Amino acid sequence: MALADSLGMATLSEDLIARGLIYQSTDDEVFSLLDAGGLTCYIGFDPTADSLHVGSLLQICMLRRLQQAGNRPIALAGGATGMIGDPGGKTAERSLLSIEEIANNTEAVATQLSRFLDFSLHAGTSQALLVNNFEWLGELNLMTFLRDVGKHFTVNQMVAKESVKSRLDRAEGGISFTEFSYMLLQATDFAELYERYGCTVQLGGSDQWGNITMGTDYVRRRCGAQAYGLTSPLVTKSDGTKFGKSESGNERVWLDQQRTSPYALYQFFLSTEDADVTTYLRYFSFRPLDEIEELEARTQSHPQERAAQRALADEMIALIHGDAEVGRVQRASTALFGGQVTLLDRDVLEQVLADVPNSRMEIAALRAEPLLSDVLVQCGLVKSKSEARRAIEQGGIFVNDVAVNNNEAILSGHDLLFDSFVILRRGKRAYHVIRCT
RNA sequence: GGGUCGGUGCCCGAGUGGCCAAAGGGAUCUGGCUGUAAACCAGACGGCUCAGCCUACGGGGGUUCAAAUCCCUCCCGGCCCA
Repeated sequence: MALADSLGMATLSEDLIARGLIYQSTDDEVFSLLDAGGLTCYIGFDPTADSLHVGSLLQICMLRRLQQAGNRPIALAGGATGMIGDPGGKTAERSLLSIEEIANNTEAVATQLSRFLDFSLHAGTSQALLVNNFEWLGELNLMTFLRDVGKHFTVNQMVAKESVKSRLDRAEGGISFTEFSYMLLQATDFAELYERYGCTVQLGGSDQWGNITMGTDYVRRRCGAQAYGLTSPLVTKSDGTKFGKSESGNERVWLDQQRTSPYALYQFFLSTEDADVTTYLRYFSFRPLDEIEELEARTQSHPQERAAQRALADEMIALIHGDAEVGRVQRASTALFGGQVTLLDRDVLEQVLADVPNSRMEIAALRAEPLLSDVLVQCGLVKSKSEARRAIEQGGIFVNDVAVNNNEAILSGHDLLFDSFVILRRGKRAYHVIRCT
């Protein structure tokens, strides 16, 4: 932006590049256009679930950054493409979701996106838009599609795309015609968005490169306009495992607090490895780069403080769940990891309870002295009694911070803290609080 | 449609009548060391009323004292031919 220039600040593109957010672009002139502001850019999100997960966070942040620099972001909900399934990045054909599920998911995802972008009139020309491609793809007639869209593409170029080639080369699985068609639908989206909103830039993860270039080509052919594609790197972890899975349970980490509690999300970011944390700060944080560099230096000199991890976790909770949640999850985390849980006062425990997995139990049930192993299964800390037995034998189960080493151990009124709580823990950080009433 | 190869625990993958809850690897879990890190070391890793029993090697049926292993049939996938 010209204003930024005159103030000696980094331009949008300089910032994006310095953060490592740019993987490739169809034409570098897009950078100066973005810096000047006023471009309309889009990213598509397929509603495969009723919530986005941290895997989409980078793209969401991209739109936010573009908007902050004076461009207009369009979040495209793939109400139609989600019905087909993107073949990219997958090894096997995916099962189709029902129409109702898609509609449901699309709505949920749309609501979620609205928290990250400014959809209000105050945003002026950069007011964010949310559109659903079902609007134009849903009713698209097959003959029209084959004549008007299909004619612009050769199967030769489609087959050459990495997303398709990898599936063709596989010994098993193959690719259905349905998924094969996906890229044409995505290209259609781009052209539609150009015609409707003058959208000239599509962004996405680097796995979207093939789809995006199909789109820019198609916009040129169908609309005679110059369109650009820009990809960001895929978020990876230094140990080679997939970003976005919780440590325990190997479950996805969601942005919806019903699916992943703010506490769990906070723990997810807080436990980022040193080797990854500075990369993530650059990717996800909206702090200025010099602050991030300070945190990097801090990680180098005093890694045990985990200043970078804390900053990252705080900011992400504020961004995703709001400022009010930050204090809560911080308190819960310090309480549980800060030392002896049994020394906490009652108020703190009450607060912790709200943010940590918990369940209720009749006080009478506790007085009946249930087997600890049964309670562990009930509250989901272990999957089966065998697992409970094993965990106990291995010294991995703690009641109010004290390791239990007897399979036959029972819970009783003596285990209550403040006459109301029993704190169960598996391993180092899987907590479950039982509240007795 | 024909031929052929294959379908084993969360994944990959050995096993080809008993010694098989099934080698090995990965993932995961727990303990240790640490910084709620990584790496590393150790153990665990189908279920249960746990020195035993039950359920499992694509589904169903059969042969046998005994089947993941042999036979029949069905389903699914790869490859080749049409």
